[in-house]
Amino acid sequence: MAHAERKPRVDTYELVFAALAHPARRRVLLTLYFSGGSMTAGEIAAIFEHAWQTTTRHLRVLERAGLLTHEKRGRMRIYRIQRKRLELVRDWLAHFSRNAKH
Amino acid sequence: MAHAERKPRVDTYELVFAALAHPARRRVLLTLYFSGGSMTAGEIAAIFEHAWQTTTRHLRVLERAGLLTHEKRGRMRIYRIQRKRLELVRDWLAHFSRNAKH
DNA sequence: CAGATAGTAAGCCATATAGCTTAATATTAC
DNA sequence: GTAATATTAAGCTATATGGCTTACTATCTG
Repeated sequence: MAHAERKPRVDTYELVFAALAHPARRRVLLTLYFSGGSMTAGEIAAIFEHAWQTTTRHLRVLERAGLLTHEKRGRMRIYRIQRKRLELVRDWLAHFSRNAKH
Repeated sequence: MAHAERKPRVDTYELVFAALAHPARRRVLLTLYFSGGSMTAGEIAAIFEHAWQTTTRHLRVLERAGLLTHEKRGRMRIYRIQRKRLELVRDWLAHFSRNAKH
Protein backbone atom coordinates (compact mmCIF):
# COMPACT_ATOMS: atom_id res chain seq x y z
CA MET A 1 0.00 0.00 0.00
CA ALA A 2 1.25 3.38 -0.90
CA HIS A 3 1.91 5.82 1.84
CA ALA A 4 -0.98 7.59 3.41
CA GLU A 5 -2.66 10.91 2.77
CA ARG A 6 -4.28 9.49 -0.33
CA LYS A 7 -7.73 9.04 0.94
CA PRO A 8 -9.48 7.04 -1.67
CA ARG A 9 -12.77 8.54 -2.65
CA VAL A 10 -14.52 5.41 -1.64
CA ASP A 11 -13.66 5.85 2.01
CA THR A 12 -14.69 9.44 1.82
CA TYR A 13 -18.06 8.49 0.45
CA GLU A 14 -18.29 6.04 3.27
CA LEU A 15 -17.69 8.66 5.92
CA VAL A 16 -20.00 11.19 4.37
CA PHE A 17 -22.92 8.88 3.74
CA ALA A 18 -22.58 7.32 7.16
CA ALA A 19 -22.54 10.76 8.72
CA LEU A 20 -25.68 11.76 6.88
CA ALA A 21 -27.47 8.62 7.98
CA HIS A 22 -28.51 10.05 11.33
CA PRO A 23 -31.34 12.55 11.52
CA ALA A 24 -29.70 14.54 14.27
CA ARG A 25 -26.63 15.01 12.15
CA ARG A 26 -28.59 16.09 9.13
CA ARG A 27 -30.35 18.53 11.35
CA VAL A 28 -27.10 19.93 12.65
CA LEU A 29 -26.04 20.66 9.11
CA LEU A 30 -29.31 22.34 8.21
CA THR A 31 -29.40 24.40 11.37
CA LEU A 32 -25.85 25.42 10.93
CA TYR A 33 -26.45 26.42 7.37
CA PHE A 34 -29.55 28.43 8.08
CA SER A 35 -27.90 30.16 10.98
CA GLY A 36 -25.26 31.60 8.79
CA GLY A 37 -22.82 28.73 8.55
CA SER A 38 -21.32 28.74 12.00
CA MET A 39 -22.45 28.16 15.56
CA THR A 40 -20.87 27.31 18.87
CA ALA A 41 -21.10 23.75 20.11
CA GLY A 42 -23.45 24.94 22.82
CA GLU A 43 -25.83 26.59 20.40
CA ILE A 44 -25.91 23.45 18.33
CA ALA A 45 -26.47 21.25 21.37
CA ALA A 46 -29.33 23.52 22.44
CA ILE A 47 -31.47 22.54 19.49
CA PHE A 48 -31.66 18.97 20.72
CA GLU A 49 -33.37 17.43 23.64
CA HIS A 50 -30.83 14.77 24.22
CA ALA A 51 -27.80 15.28 26.41
CA TRP A 52 -25.32 17.69 24.88
CA GLN A 53 -22.57 15.13 25.22
CA THR A 54 -24.49 13.17 22.66
CA THR A 55 -24.33 16.13 20.33
CA THR A 56 -20.61 16.42 20.89
CA ARG A 57 -20.28 12.95 19.52
CA HIS A 58 -22.41 13.72 16.51
CA LEU A 59 -20.23 16.74 15.85
CA ARG A 60 -17.19 14.52 15.92
CA VAL A 61 -18.75 12.21 13.36
CA LEU A 62 -19.60 15.11 11.11
CA GLU A 63 -16.16 16.55 11.46
CA ARG A 64 -14.49 13.25 10.66
CA ALA A 65 -16.56 13.16 7.53
CA GLY A 66 -15.28 16.59 6.62
CA LEU A 67 -18.72 18.11 6.79
CA LEU A 68 -17.74 20.41 9.64
CA THR A 69 -14.63 22.03 10.94
CA HIS A 70 -14.18 23.79 14.21
CA GLU A 71 -12.12 26.55 15.57
CA LYS A 72 -11.40 27.37 19.18
CA ARG A 73 -12.40 30.78 20.33
CA GLY A 74 -11.75 31.17 24.00
CA ARG A 75 -13.60 28.46 25.79
CA MET A 76 -16.04 27.99 22.96
CA ARG A 77 -15.72 25.94 19.85
CA ILE A 78 -17.15 27.40 16.77
CA TYR A 79 -18.34 24.86 14.29
CA ARG A 80 -18.54 25.74 10.68
CA ILE A 81 -20.25 23.83 7.94
CA GLN A 82 -18.21 22.69 4.98
CA ARG A 83 -20.72 22.92 2.22
CA LYS A 84 -18.19 21.83 -0.28
CA ARG A 85 -18.07 18.40 1.22
CA LEU A 86 -21.73 17.95 0.50
CA GLU A 87 -20.87 18.10 -3.15
CA LEU A 88 -19.55 14.62 -2.81
CA VAL A 89 -23.10 13.46 -2.40
CA ARG A 90 -24.16 15.42 -5.40
CA ASP A 91 -21.32 13.83 -7.34
CA TRP A 92 -22.45 10.39 -6.34
CA LEU A 93 -25.98 11.15 -7.37
CA ALA A 94 -24.75 12.42 -10.69
CA HIS A 95 -23.83 8.88 -11.65
CA PHE A 96 -27.48 8.26 -12.06
CA SER A 97 -27.94 10.83 -14.74
CA ARG A 98 -24.97 10.05 -16.90
CA ASN A 99 -23.77 7.29 -19.18
CA ALA A 100 -26.96 5.41 -18.91
CA LYS A 101 -27.37 2.43 -21.16
CA HIS A 102 -31.06 2.97 -20.98
CA MET B 1 -49.74 -1.30 -1.26
CA ALA B 2 -51.56 0.87 -3.70
CA HIS B 3 -52.65 3.11 -0.91
CA ALA B 4 -51.74 6.67 -0.33
CA GLU B 5 -48.64 8.72 -0.50
CA ARG B 6 -49.10 9.75 3.08
CA LYS B 7 -45.62 9.02 4.26
CA PRO B 8 -44.27 12.05 6.01
CA ARG B 9 -41.19 13.26 4.25
CA VAL B 10 -39.13 13.13 7.36
CA ASP B 11 -39.46 9.40 7.72
CA THR B 12 -38.79 9.00 4.05
CA TYR B 13 -35.55 10.90 4.33
CA GLU B 14 -34.71 8.67 7.21
CA LEU B 15 -35.22 5.49 5.21
CA VAL B 16 -33.41 6.76 2.15
CA PHE B 17 -30.38 8.13 3.93
CA ALA B 18 -30.11 5.05 6.10
CA ALA B 19 -30.32 2.85 3.03
CA LEU B 20 -27.55 4.78 1.33
CA ALA B 21 -25.32 4.52 4.35
CA HIS B 22 -24.03 1.08 3.42
CA PRO B 23 -21.47 0.72 0.64
CA ALA B 24 -22.95 -2.53 -0.58
CA ARG B 25 -26.31 -0.87 -1.02
CA ARG B 26 -24.88 2.08 -2.86
CA ARG B 27 -23.11 -0.38 -5.07
CA VAL B 28 -26.30 -2.26 -5.78
CA LEU B 29 -27.88 0.94 -7.01
CA LEU B 30 -24.95 1.85 -9.21
CA THR B 31 -24.67 -1.63 -10.68
CA LEU B 32 -28.35 -1.77 -11.29
CA TYR B 33 -28.32 1.59 -12.98
CA PHE B 34 -25.38 0.84 -15.21
CA SER B 35 -26.83 -2.50 -16.15
CA GLY B 36 -29.87 -0.89 -17.60
CA GLY B 37 -32.00 -0.39 -14.53
CA SER B 38 -33.03 -3.92 -13.73
CA MET B 39 -31.41 -7.18 -12.69
CA THR B 40 -32.47 -10.39 -11.05
CA ALA B 41 -31.71 -10.92 -7.39
CA GLY B 42 -29.17 -13.54 -8.40
CA GLU B 43 -27.30 -11.22 -10.73
CA ILE B 44 -27.14 -8.60 -8.03
CA ALA B 45 -25.97 -11.10 -5.44
CA ALA B 46 -23.27 -12.29 -7.83
CA ILE B 47 -21.42 -8.99 -7.69
CA PHE B 48 -20.69 -9.47 -4.02
CA GLU B 49 -18.45 -11.85 -2.22
CA HIS B 50 -20.60 -12.17 0.81
CA ALA B 51 -23.38 -14.71 1.12
CA TRP B 52 -26.29 -13.97 -1.17
CA GLN B 53 -28.64 -14.09 1.75
CA THR B 54 -26.87 -11.00 2.95
CA THR B 55 -27.65 -9.33 -0.34
CA THR B 56 -31.27 -10.33 -0.01
CA ARG B 57 -31.38 -8.34 3.15
CA HIS B 58 -29.76 -5.33 1.57
CA LEU B 59 -32.31 -5.50 -1.20
CA ARG B 60 -35.05 -5.46 1.38
CA VAL B 61 -33.61 -2.34 2.96
CA LEU B 62 -33.36 -0.62 -0.39
CA GLU B 63 -36.87 -1.60 -1.28
CA ARG B 64 -38.26 -0.36 2.01
CA ALA B 65 -36.61 2.93 1.26
CA GLY B 66 -38.35 3.00 -2.08
CA LEU B 67 -35.10 2.92 -3.98
CA LEU B 68 -35.95 -0.41 -5.58
CA THR B 69 -39.02 -2.31 -6.52
CA HIS B 70 -39.27 -5.88 -7.57
CA GLU B 71 -41.44 -7.96 -9.74
CA LYS B 72 -41.77 -11.71 -9.80
CA ARG B 73 -41.03 -13.36 -13.07
CA GLY B 74 -41.25 -17.11 -12.74
CA ARG B 75 -38.90 -18.17 -10.01
CA MET B 76 -36.83 -15.05 -10.40
CA ARG B 77 -37.28 -11.64 -8.87
CA ILE B 78 -36.42 -8.76 -11.03
CA TYR B 79 -35.26 -5.73 -9.16
CA ARG B 80 -35.60 -2.35 -10.68
CA ILE B 81 -34.06 0.89 -9.54
CA GLN B 82 -36.35 3.77 -8.68
CA ARG B 83 -34.23 6.68 -9.74
CA LYS B 84 -36.92 9.05 -8.79
CA ARG B 85 -36.48 8.24 -5.18
CA LEU B 86 -32.94 9.41 -5.34
CA GLU B 87 -34.25 12.85 -6.05
CA LEU B 88 -35.16 13.06 -2.41
CA VAL B 89 -31.49 13.24 -1.66
CA ARG B 90 -31.03 15.90 -4.26
CA ASP B 91 -33.90 17.81 -2.68
CA TRP B 92 -32.30 17.61 0.70
CA LEU B 93 -29.02 18.86 -0.68
CA ALA B 94 -30.80 21.72 -2.36
CA HIS B 95 -31.48 23.25 1.04
CA PHE B 96 -27.85 24.17 1.12
CA SER B 97 -27.98 26.35 -1.92
CA ARG B 98 -31.13 28.27 -1.17
CA ASN B 99 -32.29 30.91 1.25
CA ALA B 100 -28.92 31.33 2.76
CA LYS B 101 -28.48 34.11 5.24
CA HIS B 102 -24.85 34.26 4.29
C1' DC C 1 -43.55 -37.07 -9.13
C1' DA C 2 -38.16 -36.02 -7.84
C1' DG C 3 -34.59 -33.01 -8.16
C1' DA C 4 -32.52 -28.79 -9.37
C1' DT C 5 -32.78 -23.78 -9.29
C1' DA C 6 -33.94 -18.96 -7.56
C1' DG C 7 -34.82 -16.78 -3.94
C1' DT C 8 -36.54 -15.43 0.85
C1' DA C 9 -37.05 -16.13 5.91
C1' DA C 10 -35.45 -16.95 10.44
C1' DG C 11 -32.19 -17.33 13.89
C1' DC C 12 -27.47 -16.71 15.81
C1' DC C 13 -23.60 -13.76 16.91
C1' DA C 14 -20.16 -10.10 16.80
C1' DT C 15 -19.62 -5.41 16.20
C1' DA C 16 -21.20 -0.64 15.74
C1' DT C 17 -24.10 3.02 17.20
C1' DA C 18 -26.18 6.20 20.08
C1' DG C 19 -28.11 7.19 24.11
C1' DC C 20 -26.75 7.99 29.09
C1' DT C 21 -23.72 9.42 33.23
C1' DT C 22 -19.63 10.73 35.36
C1' DA C 23 -15.31 12.70 34.85
C1' DA C 24 -11.78 15.76 33.00
C1' DT C 25 -9.89 19.98 30.56
C1' DA C 26 -9.68 24.63 29.41
C1' DT C 27 -11.01 29.33 29.84
C1' DT C 28 -13.09 33.30 31.95
C1' DA C 29 -14.83 35.86 36.09
C1' DC C 30 -14.27 37.17 40.73
C1' DG D 1 -6.46 30.97 43.76
C1' DT D 2 -11.74 29.33 43.52
C1' DA D 3 -15.84 29.06 41.13
C1' DA D 4 -18.46 29.08 37.13
C1' DT D 5 -18.82 28.14 32.20
C1' DA D 6 -18.06 25.69 27.73
C1' DT D 7 -16.96 21.73 26.03
C1' DT D 8 -14.84 17.19 25.22
C1' DA D 9 -13.53 12.45 26.88
C1' DA D 10 -14.38 8.00 28.69
C1' DG D 11 -17.04 4.32 30.14
C1' DC D 12 -21.57 1.80 30.46
C1' DT D 13 -25.65 -0.25 28.28
C1' DA D 14 -29.33 -1.20 25.12
C1' DT D 15 -30.43 -1.64 20.51
C1' DA D 16 -29.44 -1.91 15.55
C1' DT D 17 -26.78 -3.71 11.91
C1' DG D 18 -24.76 -6.89 9.00
C1' DG D 19 -22.45 -10.88 8.49
C1' DC D 20 -23.23 -16.04 8.73
C1' DT D 21 -25.86 -20.66 8.50
C1' DT D 22 -29.77 -23.41 8.24
C1' DA D 23 -34.24 -23.81 6.91
C1' DC D 24 -38.17 -23.01 3.85
C1' DT D 25 -41.05 -21.72 -0.48
C1' DA D 26 -41.83 -21.45 -5.14
C1' DT D 27 -40.91 -22.63 -9.84
C1' DC D 28 -39.05 -25.06 -13.61
C1' DT D 29 -37.20 -29.45 -15.85
C1' DG D 30 -37.43 -34.04 -16.93
